[in-house]
Amino acid sequence: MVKRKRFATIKDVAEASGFSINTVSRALSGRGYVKKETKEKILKVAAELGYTRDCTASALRTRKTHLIGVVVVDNTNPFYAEVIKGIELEARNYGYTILLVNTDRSYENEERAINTLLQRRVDGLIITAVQTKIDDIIRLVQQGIPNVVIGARFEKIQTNYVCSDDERGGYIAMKYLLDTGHKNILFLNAQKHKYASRVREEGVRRALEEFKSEMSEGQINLEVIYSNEGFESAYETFKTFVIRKGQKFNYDALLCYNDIFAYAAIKTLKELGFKVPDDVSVVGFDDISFSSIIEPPLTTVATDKLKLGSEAFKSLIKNMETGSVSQIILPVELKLRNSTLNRIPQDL
Amino acid sequence: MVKRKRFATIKDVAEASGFSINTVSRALSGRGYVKKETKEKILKVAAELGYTRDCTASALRTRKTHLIGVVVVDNTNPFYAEVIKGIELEARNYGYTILLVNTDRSYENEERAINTLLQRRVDGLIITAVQTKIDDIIRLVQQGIPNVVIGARFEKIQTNYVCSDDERGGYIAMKYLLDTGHKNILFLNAQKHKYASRVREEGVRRALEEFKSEMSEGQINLEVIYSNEGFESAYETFKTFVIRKGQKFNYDALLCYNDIFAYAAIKTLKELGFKVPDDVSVVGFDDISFSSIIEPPLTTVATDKLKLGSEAFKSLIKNMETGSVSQIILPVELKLRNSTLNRIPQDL
DNA sequence: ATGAAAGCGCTAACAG
DNA sequence: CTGTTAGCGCTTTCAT
Repeated sequence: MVKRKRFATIKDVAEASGFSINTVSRALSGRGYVKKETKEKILKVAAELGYTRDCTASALRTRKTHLIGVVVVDNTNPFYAEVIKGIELEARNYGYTILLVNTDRSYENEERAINTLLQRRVDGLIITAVQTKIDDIIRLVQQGIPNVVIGARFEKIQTNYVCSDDERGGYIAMKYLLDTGHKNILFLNAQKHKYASRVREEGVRRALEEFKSEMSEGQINLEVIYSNEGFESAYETFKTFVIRKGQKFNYDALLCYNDIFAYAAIKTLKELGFKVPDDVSVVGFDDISFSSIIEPPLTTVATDKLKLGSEAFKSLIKNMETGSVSQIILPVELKLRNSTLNRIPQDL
Repeated sequence: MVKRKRFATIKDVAEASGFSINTVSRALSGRGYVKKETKEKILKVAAELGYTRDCTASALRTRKTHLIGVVVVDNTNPFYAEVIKGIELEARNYGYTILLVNTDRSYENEERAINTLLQRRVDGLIITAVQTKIDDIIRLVQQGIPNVVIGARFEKIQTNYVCSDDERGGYIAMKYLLDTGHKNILFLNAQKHKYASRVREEGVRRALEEFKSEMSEGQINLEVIYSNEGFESAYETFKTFVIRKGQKFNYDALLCYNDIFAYAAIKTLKELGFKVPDDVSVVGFDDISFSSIIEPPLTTVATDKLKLGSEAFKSLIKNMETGSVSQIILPVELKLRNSTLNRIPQDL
């Protein structure tokens, strides 16, 4: 066993420089009065000894670790990956470091993760909840542990949250499809227990009602099916649905819960001989980075994922410092690309 | 400012249960002898008080934080994202938590990241180095801080590393192209200072030499161009190259440094009217998850990224425990999909 | 402007 | 099997 030579301590610096432990502490931390020359000398000695401050010790004393816990479903999911990046960057700017834990969509893992992070005395937590059971988050709030939830809001409890404007996202996506002449629309949504799923559907239905009320004649159809998350699930669900429909699959547009769902659907459609967008227009949600690269480039409701992360961090800091609770809803924007088609006859 | 009520300490548990601090410590940590009933009682009281062990305190005492630092270029890159996932999962199994820091390819950030993590007294570090300057890693080794480098090995210094068999990867990709009748091959590589870039090219050239020596007649062409990393850079570099070549762009195969480069190249090719794989076969490297989804599905040299991560963690643990240094090279495998074509005339 | 001393919560010797 | 004591490295009064 290679023994790593212990780091020099503040005490070593004190002895080597001839000053007291306390003076050294002040010189190094920048808090309190130290004569300029003394400070310089101390810094010099510290550098020579390769002094590296011990955060565990100061954390014990000050009760601030400058650590924040980030709990996500899966850091590999491009959406979460970007959110994490946003959090990490902002945290780094503020002198915080992030502890990352994946839950793989398991509530038990989420609970365990939060527990571990509390034992590590993180100053706060940012969570993208699994969202079926939220007892763990409720407990967190009761304990007064600063936390921010990303992508969901709960009715039962008042929490800090940051999410994108899902209702509006659903609305603009649907409105666009209607405005471009689509009549028979299928919504491949995520399971209803997800907050974003419910809210996006609300937006979709609002657009439909609005359009219908302004419509003089004709008929619009909307059907909604629900899938578990992940590419594989969406692929299976959708493929099964299309095959079961057989000849009766006559939708001219497919609205998807997110881009991953859209990829899965496009793959299915191609396999079954449908052309996108000629036969079916496809709209996604999130605008993850591959959506502009795939073929055809995906029309999608874009959310600013980096900002979701950085805003979550800032909200957390504010909550830690002032105890204020904030609800932040970020705007969404429809990116028009080539997976959709204007079906209104143009008479040019 | 909401004050969060302090966590109960071991001392609180001691007082409430009537045992000494030490006995409580042993009961809770499981180390040392405690009578069964005492232990049960202590655990019960601890639970009632909502006791949550303070890792910062025990870390200070034991000099083990059970924290490991993970330094990556960009957690958003699907390759690193999977590696991180592998590390995190394995770490979690071993009772470790990961501190994640991005460097955005900046050496200064990398240095700063390592420093921050050392201050936080991580038990070890896993690094995917920026790889131009490695002074920071050399220093780490000199200081005897356990660390593992992923994806590169350095000549100057003996480190723990885990990487995929890049030489063989280059070799099998090139061999496959040659065996399927490609004559005019372009290699879109990353800059030479990257370890993987150099080694993959070595493999490519070895396959070429081997093929040439067995060839009776005819001519094979290989040209290599170099691009900075990232989709945008690769896209620019490649597009510029193709346009400059103009009519003389007559390659029948394109070998790419990684899948991202391949996506960029495919996008360019499509835009300029080339058909993949009819006009040009394209091979990638890494097999990131989208490569099976995009159109056409990408033929690529697959590496096990999760395993890269989990092996890195296990190597780190071993290094921490025994001081042993290990070099691990993981196998690669060519995934044949539809971005390549067999150009040998078949006489069936 | 600097120093002495106490203590954060826990663990590790050592006694009993 | 259990208790006493010291101390990890740092910050924070409170003196000087």
